Amino acid sequence: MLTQNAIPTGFTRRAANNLPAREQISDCSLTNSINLMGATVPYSRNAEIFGENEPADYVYKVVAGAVRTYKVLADGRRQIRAFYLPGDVFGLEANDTHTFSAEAIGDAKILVVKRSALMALATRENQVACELWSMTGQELRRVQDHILVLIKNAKERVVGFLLEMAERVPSGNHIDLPMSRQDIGDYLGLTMETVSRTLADLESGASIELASARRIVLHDRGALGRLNG
Amino acid sequence: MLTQNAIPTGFTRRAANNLPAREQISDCSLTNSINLMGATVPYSRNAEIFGENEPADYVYKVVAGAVRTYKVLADGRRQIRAFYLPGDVFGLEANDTHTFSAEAIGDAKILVVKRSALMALATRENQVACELWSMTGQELRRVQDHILVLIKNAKERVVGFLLEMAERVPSGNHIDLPMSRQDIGDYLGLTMETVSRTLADLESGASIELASARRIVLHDRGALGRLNG
DNA sequence: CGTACCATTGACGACGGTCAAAAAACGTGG
DNA sequence: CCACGTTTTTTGACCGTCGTCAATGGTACG
Repeated sequence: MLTQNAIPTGFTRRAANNLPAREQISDCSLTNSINLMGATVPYSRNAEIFGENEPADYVYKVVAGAVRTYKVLADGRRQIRAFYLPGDVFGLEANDTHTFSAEAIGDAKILVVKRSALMALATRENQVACELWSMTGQELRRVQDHILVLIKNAKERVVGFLLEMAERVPSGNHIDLPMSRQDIGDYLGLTMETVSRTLADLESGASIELASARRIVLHDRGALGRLNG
Repeated sequence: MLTQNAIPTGFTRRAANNLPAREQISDCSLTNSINLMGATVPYSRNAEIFGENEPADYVYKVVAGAVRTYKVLADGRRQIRAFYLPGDVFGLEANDTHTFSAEAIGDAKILVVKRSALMALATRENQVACELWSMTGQELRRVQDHILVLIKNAKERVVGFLLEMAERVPSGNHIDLPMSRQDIGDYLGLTMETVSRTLADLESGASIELASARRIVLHDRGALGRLNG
């Protein structure tokens, strides 16, 4: 859980200097701006990217690998908020402080952008301000959908998770999960034992096949969809 | 669940005409703008304010009464997303469509503002755009806190709810709940029987007192805080 | 005063958590 | 490439919490 990768010395200045002048920006979309303004930083497995209550000085975009954001309750229970995959932006806060922590799940490459640079751009470009808002709105929807998951039973939760992952990483009929059973459990509000048992149950029902622990083949999406409540 | 109050004829035009010229706005805060630009509409008990998937043409602010926003799952289960009390703004979407439905819990008065007017104002006033974003950010935090509640046990959920309500309506040591046990259950992901039993349990532990079904006196906030996990 | 609606209480069972152990997968170094 | 230790996953047995179904009690409102 400790920070294994610090932001490289001089990164801050470099990122600020990379801020393009207005006329350099051909497409003013937020995604493009982030790509232009950022520096790619490698994080190793389980490295902390930022912690809860830290100032939200940077915005992040997954280049390679996967990231989990989470909160830890007083008694040690961990609630995973979201998994971010390549192309996803995370750590963007409407206020100045992070409301959760973020870690690399496996080794990962993360594009890091100074938030102040984005904000400055948003002040000049209405389009960017609008996209920042929209992005927070997207995040809001994701979290709201997540709430829906948490009122379902174990089977529905696991199926919902599988379908969500299948949609986010369209790689034919199988999913390669970057995260452990424990991670999935903490995301779904279940124990890892229940996740494991539910997957075994789905396999015995011929809906899926556990090719390996981390590779799941979806055999019957229709049946899965029906199980999804 | 049917709409018992339609938005009065001519409301749309009136709201648009109320849009003040830039120099008329003394304090450009969003709250102020909403108050100036809106029209107050009465809704009766259980009246639908807007429905899921409807276009989000208006933004709402509770003047009197209380509002619940919710989703209904395919099998009829209802998930209440939030309760809104006087002063709270709801129905603000970053995108164009409502992601849930909203109903008045009891008779209520709601300030209704055209979203397009707000958006136009935001385009001219950076401050307003920033506040719109910040408001969605607030909502995001509320929903994230709600997720934390849903991984706790029944007692912790009910206690959390009581403390949240006590904080939002600071009226000494008691809470007057506008909503039914069923509403609370659907908000906490519990049945109304479990809510009722948990409240009875807390009362027998002398932490609270059920003065009436809807009025709850908090006797020992320290003990409640400890129960909150 | 009667009729809904809402809240409470009880009995019982299922689902998922807990604890423990075995099995499988993974990485490392010989 | 194999042997070994570690981590992850699976499986089993048992139990507690909360949901379900049903009956009773309370409250508000016409």
